[in-house]
This record gives sequence, structure tokens and C-alpha cells, in this order.
Amino acid sequence: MRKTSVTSYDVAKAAGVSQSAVSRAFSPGASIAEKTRQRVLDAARELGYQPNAIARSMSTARQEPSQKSGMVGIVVTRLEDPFFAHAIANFSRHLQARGWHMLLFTVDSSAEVDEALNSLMQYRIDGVIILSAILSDHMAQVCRAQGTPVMLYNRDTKGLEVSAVGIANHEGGRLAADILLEAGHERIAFVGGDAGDETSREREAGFVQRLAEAGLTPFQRESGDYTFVSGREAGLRLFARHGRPDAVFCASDVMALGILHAARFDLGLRVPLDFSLIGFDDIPAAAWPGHQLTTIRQPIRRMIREAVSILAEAMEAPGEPPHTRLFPGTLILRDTVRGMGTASLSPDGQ
Amino acid sequence: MRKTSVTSYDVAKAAGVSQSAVSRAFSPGASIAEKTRQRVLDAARELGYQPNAIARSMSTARQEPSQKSGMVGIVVTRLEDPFFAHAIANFSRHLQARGWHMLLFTVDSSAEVDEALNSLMQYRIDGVIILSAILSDHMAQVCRAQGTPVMLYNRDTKGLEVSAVGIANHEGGRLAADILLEAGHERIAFVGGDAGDETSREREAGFVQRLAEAGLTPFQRESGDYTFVSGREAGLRLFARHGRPDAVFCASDVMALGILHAARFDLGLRVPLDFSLIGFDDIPAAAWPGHQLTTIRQPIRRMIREAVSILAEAMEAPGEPPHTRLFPGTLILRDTVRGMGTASLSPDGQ
DNA sequence: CTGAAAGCGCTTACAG
DNA sequence: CTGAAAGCGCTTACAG
Repeated sequence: MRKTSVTSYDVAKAAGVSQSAVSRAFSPGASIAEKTRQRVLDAARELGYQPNAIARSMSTARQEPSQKSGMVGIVVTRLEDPFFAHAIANFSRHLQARGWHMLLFTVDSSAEVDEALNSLMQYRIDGVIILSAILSDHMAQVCRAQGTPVMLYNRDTKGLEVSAVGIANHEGGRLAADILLEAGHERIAFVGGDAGDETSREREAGFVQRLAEAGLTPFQRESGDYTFVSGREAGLRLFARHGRPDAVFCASDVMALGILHAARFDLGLRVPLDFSLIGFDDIPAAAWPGHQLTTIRQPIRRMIREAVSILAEAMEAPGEPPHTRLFPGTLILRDTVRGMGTASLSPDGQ
Repeated sequence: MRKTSVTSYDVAKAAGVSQSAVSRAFSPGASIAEKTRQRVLDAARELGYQPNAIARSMSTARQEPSQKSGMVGIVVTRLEDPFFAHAIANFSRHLQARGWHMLLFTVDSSAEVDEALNSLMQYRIDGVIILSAILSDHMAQVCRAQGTPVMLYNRDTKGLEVSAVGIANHEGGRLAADILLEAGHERIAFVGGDAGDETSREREAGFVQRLAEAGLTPFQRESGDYTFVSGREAGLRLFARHGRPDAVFCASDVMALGILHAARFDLGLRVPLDFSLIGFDDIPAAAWPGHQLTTIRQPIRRMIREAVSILAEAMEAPGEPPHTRLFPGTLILRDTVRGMGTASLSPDGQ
């Protein structure tokens, strides 16, 4: 009655060889005569046989220090955010190119990461990448005990025994302050995430530090949740009263675009005439002709290549200590900072 | 030497029961005394035991008509596109809520779908969702033979024995023409994908049909690849010569925004004064204050809920025939069509 | 309610 | 180069 799928035994019978031979025919580098291999492959094609990855994974559990599934877990928040969508798209291509599959888990906050990890680890993933969230100390130890390497993307390790790839947030914040200071601004506001958001805090810290060196303190501070709408609302609050800022550093492009649209279209302000604006990330929409947002670019492609490569190494050499790599952000001068326009440092506008 | 992970045998020993009992303790509805169950669960927590989903999947292969892995395959092109990023985010939440995991595979074109499916099926996925792409006739039969239900999202089944959820493209195209005609336009251009793109073709067909009923033919036709940049370039071509269109229907919001930015910021044209523009999809950026793009909305949330629900049914009742469900698009009137502005049919702007 | 045992579909020493 | 056999970690009839 069962819709029996074709197994290596069926192929073996059809090809007139043992089941072991079938297995070897599908294992690169296994010792098998080319003639036998061809015979098996032909029979397999005939029957529509595909090796069962689940069963293979079971078998390898016997030899390997830990069971290999061929799957890498990905834990992500806010997949709809263009920054993350791009990251996932890139991760996916790199991982696939190296022969891994992606088991995706979306969470609403860092609080759910441990649970997600637990769920993912039941599938004996070979490694896991966590985007913009952090796991608990306990969970990090569990992963370590299981031999599952962890890669934090866009987040600091905080001393955990895990790998990480990220952007130099503190320096990025300084860079933003640099350019605003150089443009002669003195009433500089900051817009970031909430108090619990580490990335935003680091960017703010660098920003505030650089301001302090120039004898200034932030003129105003607003926060949002990294959506366009929350940026727009922050923008409205920023300019609601008298004594407005003459410049704004926003820790995320998505929110910066919210501020830009609020300023221009809700309030009728001119940017950069009425105030300068600088974002962070360099998402595609930052380069749109109507935006031309000056921002700090994250070298996403390189970062992701590096993250995958570090993780790959860790998955191959279980014992090795974790690696962390921080990339510097680069200033992309476009048209939203007074007196420092147009001369884009990037040739493309993508 | 192997970093032996803890198995049900370890828990059994610790709890002083048989391995079967451990298994039962983790199987909802299995016949086991509550006291035994608690003892097992305690021991499991103590040892950090988590059942091995891979092994579980192997076992079920014995009883079920086909092996259940708890994973649903997702095949997607252009993950970086906001329309797809949103779709994936939604799929992920619904699938997770029902206890499934998502095995994600990205492809560059429909040509790679069969290969992706082959790769995914080696993991004995319980079902698969293909976004905006189609599988071959042969592959559809393979899936059928394996008892793996297939859901096409945003694509027609073309007579294949698979399920599908999509938007009524033809009617959407008619709707777009309706509004442009009503606004009094006569030189109406169309911008879509290339000739091989079915979605675009259907929207165009409905659009052209409605135009014909009014005694008109499309004034001009340009195509792009669904990126902002390609929309911008199409916009440039649209207005490069004399005898310009006075309205444009673009089969995708992302491209429509490219046209909008090209018109306003590269060419200095006014929308909707110089020409009217209507898009398709209603992506978030369409509602940004500076855009206010009139468009045809896809009810993504409902569509995805329906897709998951149809797929879930198919995964539970293998024999059942596939289902197809088409949703109507709704006109979202914003500010890019002459004389029909501002009165948004949607209360929110999200 | 419980335990011993078979079996899911593979991989890989082991012995020719 | 090849085949017989053990074993990966579970689930679930089967027989108490």
C-alpha cells in the first residue's frame, strides 16, 4: 500500500550489483570501477533514483565526530527589511555554491533565538548563522558541546565562544559625525533604535564621542524600530518644535528615508538646505535619483563571503577557535549633506 | 574520540526506563504513564537531550505512505526584490506556526527549478512552494510519484497536476486600463518584463484587451527585469523622443518607481501633470509620501495564508487533487493618476 | 502501560 | 574493485 520510493536496493537489483556498489557510485572518490559506476548510474536514471539525504546523514553520524546534515541553519529577524533580504539572498547563493542547504527560521526578537536554535539543532545542522540577534550564554555552550559552529552576522560576540562578522559601528558613527562637523553643523540630532539595540548604541557612541571632541553634544535624540514608518514619525517629531536640528545622523537607511520623505513631503523642508541627513547601510533605495542619500556603506558582499568562509572552515575543523572579523564602513557622499554633494565615491548607483 | 551527542539511550539509562519509553515520552499521544513521562523528561532536561529529527524522519519512512521530514521546500528567484522578501517572510511565519521548517533554495531562473527541486527532494521535503517560476512537466510527475505536493505561488499551473495561488493578472491589467481610460488618457504605454515572462504577459493582455474595447492600442512598449534600475532605464527610453505617452501602466511597482524617479529627477517631468503612472503589487515603498504611487494591490497576506493552507491539506491527504485559487487585485488610488488622486482606498499607508 | 526487536536507507570498515 | 554486515537514532507494531 505504501507509495514505496526507489532505494539503492532497487537500483542494485536493476544494475546487477550490490547495494554497496550503488552507494559508492554516488560517493565522489569512492573506490569503484568506472564501468560499474556507469552501469549503476544508468540504472538509477532509469528508475529515477536519487539518494536519500536524510538516510545519508544518519549513516555519517557513525563516522564523523558529529552527524553532518548538509544544512546550515539561518536565524533572522525582519526578513522584510531590504537590508536583511539582501543579506539572505547573498548568503543563500554562497552557501548553495558550496553545496549547503539553508534551513531558515524567522524570529521576532532576540528572545526567540534560543528556541529557534533548539528547533534547528534537532535537524543536526552543520552550522548556524544568526543575523542581528544574539544567543544566550547557555545556548552558545550547547552549540559548542554539539560541535555546531555559530556565526553572528551584524552583532558582537560579547565574549561568547562564537564567530562573528560585522561592521565597525563605532567608527561608522564617528565617520558620520566627521562629515556633519566638516559641513559646519552644530545642532546635530541622532535617530536610532531603542535602548536595547546594540548596533544602534555602538553607532551612537562613536557619533557622540566624535561630537564631544568638537565640544558638542547631540542636539536631540529620537528612536524607531527600523521601519520606514517609524523613521517618518521620528522625522515628524524632530521638526515639530522650534529650535530644530540642522543635521541628522540616522543609524539606518530605511529610517533615514522615512525622515527624508517626512521632511520633504509632509513638512515641505528642503534637504540639505534646511538640514543635512546621513544614513547607515547603503541600501539600494538610498541611491535612487530622488533620494541620493549620503550614507555609510556596509560592504555586504565581502562581509557575507567572509562569514560563509569562516563558518565553512569551522564546520570542517571542529576544534578550531572562533574568528571575528570587523569591516570598516565607507562614506558614500551623495546629496543630503550640505556642501558635500554629488561627488559619489562609488561609480555605480546600484 | 567522537563528540558523542546524547541519544534516547542515554536518557533511558538515566531515567531507568527502556529506550522505547523515552521515544514515547516525546511523542504526543503515545501511550505512556504520566509518571514515567515526567521522569524521562526530567532526565532529558538534565542531559540536554533533544530528539534527533533526522532519525525520526528515517523511522517514519517505515509507516507513512512516504517519509515525512517536517520540512517544506521553498524555491525562489530574486529574493532581494521587496515583493518576494515580503512573501518569504509571510510564508515563513505561517509555516513555522504550523510546525514546519523551511528549506530554502534560490535560483536565477525557471530553468534551474527542476535542479533545485531534485536537490530539495533528496531531503524528502513534505511539500514545496515555488515562487514565480514553474517546474517542468516531467518534474511535476516526479513530485506526484513521490507524493510531494507542489504549490505554485504567483504562477499559473498550465495544466500541470499541481496547486496554485495567484493574482488575477488579466483582470488586473484591465483594471489599470480602466482607470487610465477614465482619466481621459489616449497615449498609454506599457512597461513589463520580457517576452518569456508570463505574469507580465497576462497583465499586458488584459490591459491591451481593455484598451482595444476603447478603440485604442498601446502607445509604446518597454521592458525591464523587475529591478529599479531597469525601470529607470525604461522610463528614460519612454520619454526620449517626441510624441511622448501621456500615461504608463507598469506591471511592477519596483519598476514603476524607477520610472517615477527617472521622470521626476532625471528628466524634470511632473507626475501626474505630464503623465499618469500606475503600477502593480503595492509594495511598501509605493505608499511613501514622496511616491504615492497608484497601483493594483495584491492581497499578499490572504494569498499566502491560502497557499499554506492548501499545501497543508495536500500534505495531509496525499491522494487529493490539487487546488488553484486566484485572488482579485484591488485598485489603490493614490497620486500618480491625473484627476484621480489622494483618495486612498486603504486607510493605512504601510 | 511497558520492553525487546525490527526496520527506515544509507555509508563504510572489513575481508576477500 | 567488490559484497556482506554493522550501525546511525529513532518509531512502532507485537507480545506481554
